[in-house]
Amino acid sequence: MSTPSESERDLFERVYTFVRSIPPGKVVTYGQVAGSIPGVALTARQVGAAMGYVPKDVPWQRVVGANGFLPIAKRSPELKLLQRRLLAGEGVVFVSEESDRVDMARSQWNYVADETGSLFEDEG
DNA sequence: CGGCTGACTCTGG
DNA sequence: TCCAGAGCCAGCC
Repeated sequence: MSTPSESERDLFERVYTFVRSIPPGKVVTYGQVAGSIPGVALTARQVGAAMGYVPKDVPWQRVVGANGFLPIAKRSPELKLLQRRLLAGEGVVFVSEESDRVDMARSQWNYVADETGSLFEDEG
């Protein structure tokens, strides 16, 4: 497994497009991404698969697990550390120095999408 | 068609 | 709070 299959690429691109729209300092969950691709029914697992082949210009660190934990931690402690560092660098707050959970109440991206798939931040 | 595999999520102990 | 188990579903042998 080193490259996404032909059938996956289209779907993955949609996921990447959405992820690129997440503002710095904010995060979304896999399930949130899955439910935010217009016209396509995705599962959180598929989003995870897409993240496995994420291009360099996609802020993958802004996608976290439900509850703010970092699913990559189970597979790669190194990547977990990198993700934590990247997020901290853009101001994302963690529950504690010892914890690897993002403070979702403070950093989760709240948004609304229109029919065209365009996203708008919903800060109140 | 059957079995395996997840950068997931939820529930229960 | 942490850990296991089960459900999930598309994609790939």
